[in-house]
Amino acid sequence: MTDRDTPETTDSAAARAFSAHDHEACAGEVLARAEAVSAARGARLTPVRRRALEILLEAHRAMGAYEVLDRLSAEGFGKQPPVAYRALDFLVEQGLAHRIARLNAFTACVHPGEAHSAAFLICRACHAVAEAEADPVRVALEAAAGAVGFQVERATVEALGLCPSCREAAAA
Amino acid sequence: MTDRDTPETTDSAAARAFSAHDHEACAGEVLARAEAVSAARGARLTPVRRRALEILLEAHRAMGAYEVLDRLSAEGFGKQPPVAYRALDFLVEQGLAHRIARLNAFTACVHPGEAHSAAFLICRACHAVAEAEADPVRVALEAAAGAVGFQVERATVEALGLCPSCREAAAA
DNA sequence: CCTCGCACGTTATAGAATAACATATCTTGA
DNA sequence: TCAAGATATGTTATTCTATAACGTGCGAGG
Ligand SMILES: [Zn+2]
Ligand SMILES: [Zn+2]
Ligand SMILES: [Zn+2]
Ligand SMILES: [Zn+2]
Repeated sequence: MTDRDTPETTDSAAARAFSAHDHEACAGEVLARAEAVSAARGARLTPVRRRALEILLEAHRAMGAYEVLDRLSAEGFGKQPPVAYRALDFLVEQGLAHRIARLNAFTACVHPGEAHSAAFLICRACHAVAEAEADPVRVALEAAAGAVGFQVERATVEALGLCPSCREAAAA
Repeated sequence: MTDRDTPETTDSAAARAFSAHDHEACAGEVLARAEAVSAARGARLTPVRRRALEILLEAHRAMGAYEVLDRLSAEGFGKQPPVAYRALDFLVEQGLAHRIARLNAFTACVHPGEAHSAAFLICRACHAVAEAEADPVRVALEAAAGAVGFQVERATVEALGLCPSCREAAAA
């Protein structure tokens, strides 16, 4: 698998979170990418960190730090909060995971290594979290900010609502 | 003072947070509007709630619930967290204040009563918080969401960066 | 081999938010 | 006017989230 191909992967990433798909393969690909990115960068994806990422990758949703901690400690890693927070902070710094401010929780990045400003779509019914393409959103935000002389460095864009399946279910 | 005039107030609201202005008058106007909106709606802006709003209106920044609580309790109101959280929750429900997810904090709405989707511009240096016009941002976000069948109900849009003054100071 | 840097683990504490219950006040209709 | 219900305020206790501070082990470079 080469490095900078299959842009199709990126384009469909958001949609996949809301539809049935071979998630085992999905998670496997992301993990492989994350490893490649880490290696290329000299960042050490140690056992706890890697396991934390795998846990986040189990589903397209966000997990609280303590939820991750419970999983890690059940597998022989440390039992105290800093264990989880350090692993998660590493993943966020490396762009392998994102923090969802609204939820005080974390979710695996679905296309690590690619520069992207993300917007998160959070289903209030099934709690699925999708990472949508946010470049146009970012542009609009920077325009609004620029109009008052504000320089945007980091943006938090999170939408709460209904995913396609839950929307359909609600309509029924 | 009539109700639906001076659209100029709205337009300059975001900019004001980042520039010198007669803030006493600024806060007074917002408070008056908040009272009018509450009255029109039959919502009870009781003493604690009103005082909480006044405290938030003291500056264009966000305050944590416990910071508000300290101020309230020093003035004879209750000393326990629910006192602050309940007042703040009321203000948020009524659209008189907003919660800033990134900061776990609250800020007064600068144009209560007017329907608006807000984006917040948070200066990482002086901690000023401005409420910018976010309709174009909202449109872009809904487009991105719609592309994958997601229906946006509420959006959190927060930018971290430098306000004009701090940007200038940093460049020096 | 030494040691410096980094990761990992711990204990302890800080910070943010809510559950559950008691009391008071306001509203409303008999 | 007064009883009943709804709303608001206050309390105690607990839960959830996050970080500070410190000690230990290990691997790379001298
Ligand atoms: Zn998947
Ligand atoms: Zn859903
Ligand atoms: Zn002002
Ligand atoms: Zn500033």
